[in-house]
Amino acid sequence: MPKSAQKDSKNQTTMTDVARHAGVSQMTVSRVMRGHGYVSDDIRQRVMNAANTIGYVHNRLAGAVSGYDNALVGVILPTLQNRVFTEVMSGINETLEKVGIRPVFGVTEYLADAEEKIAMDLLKWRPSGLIMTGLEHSDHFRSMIEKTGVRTVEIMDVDGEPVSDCVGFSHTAVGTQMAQHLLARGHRAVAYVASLDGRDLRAAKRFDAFVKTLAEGGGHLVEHCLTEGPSSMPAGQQVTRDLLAKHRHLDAIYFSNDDLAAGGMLHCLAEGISVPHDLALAGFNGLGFLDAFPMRLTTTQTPRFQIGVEAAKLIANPAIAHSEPRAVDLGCVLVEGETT
Amino acid sequence: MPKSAQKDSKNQTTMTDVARHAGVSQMTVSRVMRGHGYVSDDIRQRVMNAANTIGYVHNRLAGAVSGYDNALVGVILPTLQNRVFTEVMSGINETLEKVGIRPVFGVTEYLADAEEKIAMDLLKWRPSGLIMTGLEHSDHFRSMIEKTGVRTVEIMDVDGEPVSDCVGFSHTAVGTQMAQHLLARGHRAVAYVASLDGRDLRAAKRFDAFVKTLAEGGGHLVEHCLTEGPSSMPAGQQVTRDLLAKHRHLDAIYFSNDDLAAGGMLHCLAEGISVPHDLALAGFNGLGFLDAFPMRLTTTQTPRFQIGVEAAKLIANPAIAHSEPRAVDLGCVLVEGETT
DNA sequence: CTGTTAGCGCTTTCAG
DNA sequence: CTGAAAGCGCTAACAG
Repeated sequence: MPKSAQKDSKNQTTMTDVARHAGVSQMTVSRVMRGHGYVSDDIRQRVMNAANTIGYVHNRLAGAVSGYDNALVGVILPTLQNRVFTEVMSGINETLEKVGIRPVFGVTEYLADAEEKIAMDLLKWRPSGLIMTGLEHSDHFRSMIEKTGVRTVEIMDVDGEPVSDCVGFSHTAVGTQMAQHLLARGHRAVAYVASLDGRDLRAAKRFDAFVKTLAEGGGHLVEHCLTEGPSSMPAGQQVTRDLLAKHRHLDAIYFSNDDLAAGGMLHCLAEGISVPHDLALAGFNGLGFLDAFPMRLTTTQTPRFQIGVEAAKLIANPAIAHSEPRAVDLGCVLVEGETT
Repeated sequence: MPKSAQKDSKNQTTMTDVARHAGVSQMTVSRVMRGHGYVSDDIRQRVMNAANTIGYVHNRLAGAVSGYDNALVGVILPTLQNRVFTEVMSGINETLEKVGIRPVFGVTEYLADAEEKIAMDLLKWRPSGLIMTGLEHSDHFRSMIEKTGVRTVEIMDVDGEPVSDCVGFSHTAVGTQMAQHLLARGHRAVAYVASLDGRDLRAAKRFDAFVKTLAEGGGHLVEHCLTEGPSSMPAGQQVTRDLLAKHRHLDAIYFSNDDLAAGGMLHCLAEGISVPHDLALAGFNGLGFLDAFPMRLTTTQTPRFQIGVEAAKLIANPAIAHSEPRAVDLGCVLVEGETT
């Protein structure tokens, strides 16, 4: 087989091939491909046709080798099984797409050490930025990040010390606010329910603030329980059943997210438990599916999509990218529903 | 500023820098970095230390330029707002991660022409494979794909002509099966509800087979309606309300997915409509959140995660990758719940 | 507006 | 087991 045969079962057509077909130089093809520099319309058209004819696709790797900006951004999320993060991802993706940047991504499944490994792996593709979740990172990781010099954006939280930029909201404020709300509605004996997200330090921040405020206001935490497996409606339903069986005097349950809370609500509906009279329920996130329920859940509306958008902007916009680090607090709103 | 300063705000440390620090040649560093070829443990350690010290991260772009396999796979999905696809994505991601391949991805939002554009864009990073949704692609697109020679895997469907490999199940079989089931349960007047996924040709295949089988069995389609916006519980609830108001004699509603069906179920629960006596409900996918509902929904269980796993395997495994194209039908199971 | 030259950082091939 | 040379496909810089 001649050595010119395709390597690696891949088409190896290059700009030089296109140039030959179009009767121009390789450099002209390069200019056409990336739409940069002056090329006459006539020649541009000829080059485009030649490329289409032989099936040439611009090779972005080659240019990126030279160290010029690579239109790839690393994105690390804890999971894809939670709408919260897929909405963030949508925000990131839509925003990056507009400027021709692609996300390359990794999922940690809430394992702390996975993040560092994934980040180092992502960096091998020289992304122009790295979007990761949360502000808590080991010193070693931080120093690696700084050595490589990638621009980073940490999302979902603003309570802490970001490596450089961060976009999110204060979980401490969320926990405080919800405790105040429950107290105002007269609820005192409250259980807190989290799931695997309990590994999530942001949920812990909400919890700490919540318990503190609750205690200060004369309430108390009846139980802090973690469900098996990831957050889900079935898990919320089960835990609600268990809590009610166990505690005679329970005023309210604060769930670490809406899926769990919705499961709790379904349990109450099915069992004829009067909400909020017999039991109050509160969630977190303000997910859209709640609108289908017969009762509006009290929850905290989080700006998920917007977090993705802002994070992507921070990385996509060179003007911002070379300025001082910034922390963007998008805030949250407590939505008073009918369940508290 | 000296010209050696970092270009583009990026660290420009190279293998040569590591080599100097470790007192070896650049080639040796290369061997250590990709764990290929013989290097003594002593030297390997020295190189690793040097790399860590100066913060060097292996640059995979550079090697990939030469046309050798690039550990990137393009993934194109219709949306991230549907659990079905995030579960597929999880399967893809987990499988690829094991062999050190990263997904680079794009979302079409169900726009047909977006797919081709995104695919061409993804190809610019010379992925070793392309995973896309559905079997319907324009001839132009097919020929471009063939010219570039990327290995493709089309997922979610097997009813049609794949470009090369495909992994999924038969939507025609699903529609037929559900019609048979409803007929067997005595339901005749059936409404069909789809959402934006109506743009999705797979839903259309289910619908066609469903209607055909229904008619053959003496049933009939009362109405075929499309909800506004993407599938969701609220949309399903609303459409159920509307359908019931409009049609006096409606035996059952077949929803194009579980979210819509769950919304319908919630409506019936809230309004005291007896299911399946007054109205039967059926969904599609068998999503986990259904377990939280007081009534088990009749639906078709689809192998979403597994589709992702198999698709990724087809691309990750070179042995498979260089063999003949294959169509993998993972099948589906109709789950008889309490709603029909 | 178009072409020429000189690398980018790495991997392959071929020597030792 | 380690090293030197050649070149991957492309782009910045500079000519014309």
